Amino acid sequence: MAEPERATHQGGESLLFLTDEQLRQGIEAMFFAYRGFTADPDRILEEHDYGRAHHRALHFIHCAPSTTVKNLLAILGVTKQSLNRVLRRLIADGLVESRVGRADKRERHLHLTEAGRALEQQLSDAQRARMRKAYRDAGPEAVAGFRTVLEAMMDSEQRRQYHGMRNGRA
Amino acid sequence: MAEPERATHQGGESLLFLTDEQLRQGIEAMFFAYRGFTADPDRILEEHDYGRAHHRALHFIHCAPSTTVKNLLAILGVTKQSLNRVLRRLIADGLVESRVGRADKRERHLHLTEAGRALEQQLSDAQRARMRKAYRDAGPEAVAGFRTVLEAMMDSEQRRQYHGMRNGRA
DNA sequence: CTTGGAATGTCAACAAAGCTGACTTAAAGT
DNA sequence: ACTTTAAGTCAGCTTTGTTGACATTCCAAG
Repeated sequence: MAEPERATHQGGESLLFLTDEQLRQGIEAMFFAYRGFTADPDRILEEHDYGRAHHRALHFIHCAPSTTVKNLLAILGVTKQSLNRVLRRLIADGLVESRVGRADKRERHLHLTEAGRALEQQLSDAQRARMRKAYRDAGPEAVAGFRTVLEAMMDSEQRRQYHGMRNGRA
Repeated sequence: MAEPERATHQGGESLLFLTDEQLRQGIEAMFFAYRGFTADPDRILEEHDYGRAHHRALHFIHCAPSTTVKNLLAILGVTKQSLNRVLRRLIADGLVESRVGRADKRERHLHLTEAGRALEQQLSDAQRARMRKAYRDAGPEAVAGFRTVLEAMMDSEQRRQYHGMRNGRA
């Protein structure tokens, strides 16, 4: 039912024939899937008058507690001024706490408050629910392939951040 | 090397154990991959002082030539005021042509000009190059899985558009 | 110790691209 | 004749990106 590409010798990974049309399908699939991927959290965010930028900040502060602003900037790939606006609002609303660094007082270490953790949970529950459903519908082998292709699609710096996130210190 | 999830009985597709952490990894992979996915065209667009909105318009006009404005609105999921701003500029710059419908003169049918086709090619070449590399690195089975999961991640309306795009008339 | 530069973060102003609402024009449908 | 539909326009707002200017802090060279 899928039949998304053809190999000259099936399984041969270097002799893979990929027509422009097949690649275009992949591009559109990515476009539509990403829309689905963000749809559920977007609905929740709208109720609170937040945007995707706030979601991303909450997500990564949750995953790397006590991270600095500089660090977050590197992960999100935006300017610090842009991030600051989002952060200021989250702090004003009592979702994020900014603590002056002990070792280096220039740094601000970011933490979620109880309310912040609650919203982050709510958002990521919604997103995980869709992810879980997609994974279940697709099956384990498909998931493995999905992850492999996604990783190959990142560029090396992003891949570094992606792995750094999961293992070592932020 | 991947080991992205675990099944209680391997291969069993309804009894799939998915921890929050595993799903979070999927979410982040999607985030970083989408960034990679748009990075190359973004660079080209910047030179021409266009944004992603212009890219999307060019892409879908290319794929569904002679599509109407209404149709494009449905695909892109934005308001006509927003699309119109983008379209007006593309027409003024001579990349897109708007022809009054023959059967229904209220409709405007959109076509790429020679220059429009050229830029669309340039953009999609860049995006396809990354896609092709990711597909090659990952191998055919991974690609099949990738496509399966992406499709499962769309919601039904998007999936309908996605398939409608490829087969029937727009 | 002082001082000058680098690092970190904040504030102000601006641009792109989304949104809503109100309106016009032209063509179709009934 | 009246209503509906397709497209376009104008005005104004929001989110989220940008650059420029600035304050604070740290550190290392003199």
